[in-house]
Amino acid sequence: MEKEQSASMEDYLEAIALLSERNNEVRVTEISRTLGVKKPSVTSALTKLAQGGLLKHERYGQAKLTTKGQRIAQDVFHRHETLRHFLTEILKVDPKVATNDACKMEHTVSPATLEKLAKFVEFVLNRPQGEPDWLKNFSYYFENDEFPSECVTRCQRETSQKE
Amino acid sequence: MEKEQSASMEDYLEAIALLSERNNEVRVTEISRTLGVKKPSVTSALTKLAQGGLLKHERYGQAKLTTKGQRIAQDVFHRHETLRHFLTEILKVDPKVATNDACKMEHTVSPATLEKLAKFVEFVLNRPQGEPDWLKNFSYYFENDEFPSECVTRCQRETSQKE
DNA sequence: ATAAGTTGTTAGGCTGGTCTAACATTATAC
DNA sequence: GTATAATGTTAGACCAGCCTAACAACTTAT
Repeated sequence: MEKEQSASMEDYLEAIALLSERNNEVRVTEISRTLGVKKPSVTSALTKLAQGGLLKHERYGQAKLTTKGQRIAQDVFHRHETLRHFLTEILKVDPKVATNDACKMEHTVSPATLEKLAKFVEFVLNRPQGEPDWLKNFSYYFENDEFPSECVTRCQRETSQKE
Repeated sequence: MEKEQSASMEDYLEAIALLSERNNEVRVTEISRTLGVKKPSVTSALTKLAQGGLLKHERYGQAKLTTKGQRIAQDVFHRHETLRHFLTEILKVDPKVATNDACKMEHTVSPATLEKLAKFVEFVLNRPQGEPDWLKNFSYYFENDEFPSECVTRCQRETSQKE
């Protein structure tokens, strides 16, 4: 029974949640700056979200998420963070790029995939032995396009096909 | 100097490339079926893509990608496959879900992330020792929310915090 | 070779999300 | 307390991408 939100509306909700967390004052201008859209766009988005029961917005006044709105914003943010975390911690993608990508992918990733992703990060980083060696080897592999030497010498037969 | 394509246009290009590969005949009706849009939408998309120099399309006739169009379609498909591959082979996401997610994420993933992703799959699956054990452990972890017993017994101290 | 069916196009409408220009309201400064 | 600046809203345009309804062109069967 959950009204699906568009990518754009999800962005507004997320931004509002973020701003209200650290400013406690959510102003049109700030949302506008945050999302890189003009103020009239914000006003119309707020109106729409208010109609959907996701926030309260009094003319010339503040915007405040309802419980429902907050829940959705949380959810979006959770997707964002899961993706970002995976990208930075596992793939070692540049933080800025990762944040950027997360911002876009957060709107399209399915719940099933997201869950797997979250568990995967958890699995890799929180296991009893700590961050596994192979993850460090990945960075080497990425740079040099071959497995690090300890790894190669152990299984020379299979890898030495380039000589 | 590369004209950025919208997600929608990328989908058209990808579908056309796919169809022309196995049918050698690309008809409006088929594109329509493939993408789940009505025929007039296809016609207008074709017109637009033709104007952009990405395909040739004669009235009531065939659509054929230009070299440029083919290159873009290839690129989209490559993104799609990289994502799908990662989702199915590493995360063990259900194939249908994976394909679906890939279809949407392919339009938003950055080149940097995509490269990392591709290399990661390659790194994990093509290493000299073959598919690593930890990947099997991940499935177990996902199902049971704890590390498999061989793993736990080795480092009991850290994990037994739930008793 | 013409009628029937299939395929493709045109015309025009709708929606979501953006923008600019102009106006309204609130806040600040003096 | 009024002028000025900052902030927010309204009105209206635009664009992409989809749709339906109606029409046009091709294909096929007889």
